[in-house]
Parts: sequence; structure tokens; C-alpha cells
Amino acid sequence: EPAIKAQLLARSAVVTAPAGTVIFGPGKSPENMLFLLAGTVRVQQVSDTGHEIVLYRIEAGESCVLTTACLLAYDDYAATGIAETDVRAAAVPRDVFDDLVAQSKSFRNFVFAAFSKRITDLFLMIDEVAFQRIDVRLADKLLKLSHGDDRIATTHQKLAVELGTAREVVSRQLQEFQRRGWIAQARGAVMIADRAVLQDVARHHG
Amino acid sequence: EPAIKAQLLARSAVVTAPAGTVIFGPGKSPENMLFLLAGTVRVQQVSDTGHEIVLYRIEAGESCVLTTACLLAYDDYAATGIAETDVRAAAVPRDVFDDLVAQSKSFRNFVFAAFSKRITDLFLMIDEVAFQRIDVRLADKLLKLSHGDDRIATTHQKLAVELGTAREVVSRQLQEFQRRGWIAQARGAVMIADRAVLQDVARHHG
DNA sequence: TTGGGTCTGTGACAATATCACCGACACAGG
DNA sequence: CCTGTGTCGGTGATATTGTCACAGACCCAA
Repeated sequence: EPAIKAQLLARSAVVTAPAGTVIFGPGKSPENMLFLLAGTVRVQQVSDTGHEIVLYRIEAGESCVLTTACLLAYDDYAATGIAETDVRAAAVPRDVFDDLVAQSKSFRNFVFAAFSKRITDLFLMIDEVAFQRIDVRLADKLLKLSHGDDRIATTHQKLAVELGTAREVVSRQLQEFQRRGWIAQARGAVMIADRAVLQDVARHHG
Repeated sequence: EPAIKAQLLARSAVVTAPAGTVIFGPGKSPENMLFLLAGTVRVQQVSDTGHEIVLYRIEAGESCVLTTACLLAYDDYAATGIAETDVRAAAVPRDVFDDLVAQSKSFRNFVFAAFSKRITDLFLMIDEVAFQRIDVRLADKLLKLSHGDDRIATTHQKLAVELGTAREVVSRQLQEFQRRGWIAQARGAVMIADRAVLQDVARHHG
């Protein structure tokens, strides 16, 4: 790790982008791979029917933007990467990436582990989209978006995109949650009132 | 490719399995990676709610069982690989795979391209499961399963698993297709009667 | 204070999923 | 030839989710 890390940093350029920047997307494939150093990138997809769904998030440190790498090979993809926060990343040229993969066993393990995790996460997501009830998924998503905080700044529409459903569905579920005293609502925000019960609802899937 | 192929074959064992064999699955992670030489492997998933869905198929030659590789790293997965036909594969030990990745640039490209394709295919699948109408998906699936033939030997239940829906839903859609003269049905089989119209229905997604 | 844009609420309806059945068919054993 | 037994497909009732067409509430800037 130490020698590789040095080489990775030496042969790449650190770039930054403000929140909201479209990092990659249809008609905008990046020249080189990005390893996230700080911030969060949200990857979502727009279907030809006009529907949107959030696929996953890339956190700093964690699994890096290997997926960007993955997507480089197949440039006819429809996914879009958006900076959710201000973002700092190391831009690694393709051939440097290739060198590192060739040279370092631990780097290889890291890369393949990241791919593996991505794919198994997508398996889980397919399962949820296909089979989980919307109330379970919403409760789960609220908890995940809360990051321990009790107030989530988001709109019904954004929550709908997170789940790949319609705004009206989210609105009605949130009303029901509120009626039961699990949450409170304000314009552009959801406040978690009973985290324990929400966890219980969400746990009905795993 | 030529030198690598030789090494790959020299340092792996050819194994075979009859149709129906469970190649890998929960509690049965393979010791080494399999590169499919002949046959088809179906990868599906059982959710904790008891629902099943087919994730993808691995064809010979094509993208090989890299996914098996991928899954090796993460052994807590729920996916199952089942031989759909008699199957012949090269069993490649992990360290041989690692050697090849380290040595050959073209092998690296091959591996990453396979991962990329898998991930982008999963993106597409999520889109379909989340947003496509069931009639469109069924028409599409019938055409894909037909392989140019006009008779598909399958049951409504199996088609339901292909789409991640319920048997009753498939039964009703097939009835409607039959009423319109697009297909004919027999016990355990569906006959395509009007391929052109089915293609037209399926094309409503891409 | 008056717009225009965004956010949320609502009712009617369509599509899909779930549940609880039932009958038809295939096939092996008596 | 019958008769179980298991698989396969059909059906109605109901619940859940998605779609469409609005309307009202809120926010901010001109």
C-alpha cells in the first residue's frame, strides 16, 4: 500500500469540483479515472421513459470511483455521476491505472474487491426494487440519508428518485408515517421522530 | 492472446457438469474461477421474501464466469449459478488468475471489459425492473429465450422468475398475447406466432 | 404586492401483486 | 385400465403501487 499510494499520488493530478457538478454522464465520459479523496458522488440513471433512479453513492476513501473506470470501457452507458458535496479527487490516467494493476497485488485485490462489492450491491438493489414494499424501502432510505441526524433536507421528489418511484407515492407514505408519529414534515425537510420504529419497519428486509 | 491462452489452459483443469448442476451458490463458493468453454450458466437470486429473479446468463466464450471471480471476494452473496445445459469450463486457480492479470495487458482489458459489461447490464436491468411495463418485458424475454426458434419450452412459473414477477401475472399476459394472435400456448411451451409484432411491443423500451 | 416557480396534497383510475382457490393434465404404480 | 399424486395453468377478490390531472400552499424576487 505505501509504495503504491505514493506512485498513485505522484502520477495523478488532484482535481476539485463544487457540489452539483456533473462528474460524468452520457456524452461526457471522463478522460481518466477518479479516485475520490473527499466528498460524495451520487450515481443515477435516467431511463428512456423519463424516469430517474439513484443507483448508488461513492464515498471518499471507501470504494473510490472505480466504477468510473468500469464505465470507461463501455461508453454507451446512461448513468450520470453528480457531486453531492464539494469533491476532491485524484485523476489517474488510464495507463497509470493499468501499470498499478500490473505491478501491485494489493492494488489488484483492492480493485477487484471494489468491483465485487459494486456488483453484489447491485444484486441487492435489484432485489429491493423488484420485491420490497415501498414503505419498507422508504423507511430504510430515510434512515440511511439521515446519517444519524434527525433532520433530512430533501423533497418528496428527491426521495422518489432515490427509490425509483413516483412523488405521489412518497407523499402518501410520508403522510402515513407522520400520522403514526414516526416522522414530522416541513417544506423541503423530513424530521425523524421515532428512529426505533423506522428501523423496525426497515428491518423487514435486512 | 495466444501465449496467455496457452498458459491459461496449461495451468487450469477442464471440468464438466451436467445440465441442472448448481455451480455456485450460498454456502458453496467455488475454490477457483471458471471460464466457460461450452454451455450456458443462469445466475439467479432468491430473496429473503422467497421471491426469485434471474439476474443474467453466462454464455460460453462471451464474457466467461468472471462474475464467479467477482463473487469470490465477497462470499456473503445470495446469487446462485445453475448450469442450463451441459457445461464445460476451465477451472483457474486464483493465483493463476492473478498472475495473468499481472502479466498480460490484453488479459486485463478483457477482464475489465467483462466487469464493465456486467455492471452496465445490471444498470439496464434495474431500469427495466423499476420502470418497464410487464407486457413489454415479457415480449422482450420471449424473443430472447426463443433463440430464433418459434417454440419455447418453459412454464409460466419459469417466465415469472425470469421477470421477477408472479406466475398469475405471466399467465394473464400470455392469455392476452394469445387472444391477440401473437403466440400460441401448450402445456409447458409457448409458440411464437407473430414475431414482428412482439418485436414491436418489446421495442417500446430499447 | 404580485408574479412565477417549486413543493405538496388529492381524487380517480390503471397496472401489478397477492391470496385462495380449482380444474386439467401427465405419469407412475397397482 | 384405473387411480393417486404432483405439476401446470385459470380465475376472482382484494391490496398495493403507478399514472394523470389538477389545486393550493409556500417562497422569493421584481
